[in-house]
Amino acid sequence: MEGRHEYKKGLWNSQEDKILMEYVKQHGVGKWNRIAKVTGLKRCGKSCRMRWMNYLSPNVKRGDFSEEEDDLIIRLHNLLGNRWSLIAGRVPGRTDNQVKNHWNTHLSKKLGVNRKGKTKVCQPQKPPSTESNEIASNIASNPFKEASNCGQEGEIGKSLQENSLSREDFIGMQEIMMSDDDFETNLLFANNGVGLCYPSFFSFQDYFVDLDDWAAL
DNA sequence: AACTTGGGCAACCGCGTTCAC
DNA sequence: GGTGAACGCGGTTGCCCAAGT
Repeated sequence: MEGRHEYKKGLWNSQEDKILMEYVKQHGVGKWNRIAKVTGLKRCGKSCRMRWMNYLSPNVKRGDFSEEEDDLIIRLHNLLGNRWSLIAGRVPGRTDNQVKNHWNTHLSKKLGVNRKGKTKVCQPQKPPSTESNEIASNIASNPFKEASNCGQEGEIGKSLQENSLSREDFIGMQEIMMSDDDFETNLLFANNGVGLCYPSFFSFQDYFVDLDDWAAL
């Protein structure tokens, strides 16, 4: 559909912004591909959506990131990796694009993180093994039953402590993951409700922490 | 003053998922 | 259930501008 049109690319000008804002004011967000037809704006739907979501929306906060925001992003990135939309969802007023750019240009340097590197919660790490694949398979088939058997007790608690994460952060993490449809691939809970298993995003490396022990940290 | 370089960020692209028919 | 359109996400690109030479 969009291939039939001559859509403009590159930076938006104030006139285009005005047209888009007027459209959203009248029709609300969504139906982005109708904008070109309705307004004559020579922008594809994806470009309109991106411009609104990342710049024009009144919910978008402009300006520098605060220390608190930096701290929150660093913690969330430790927990979630490059899942920018999930992270941005926990940083009021910031978009996934803003968070991603801020991480890549400021925070990764500040922390000495290789851009290509994948941040993981737990150290030390072990290479994937047949055993861990088996665990992964078991978790996938019955996460709540198998999670309590899957890891190295205390490692995640140690790691969270090293990352200056509090028990409240952990509870927050639980909330984040529970609200994410595929949470079970990232964070799993033992069936007794007091344990945690964390298979990393990139290879199954499994850790377990007893929350009662951790509470004493 | 002219040119080069590098950082920052807006925007694009490709792909996976969801939705409507 | 199949298909195409729309949407959403994360990686990448490329433009702009300030700092350095």
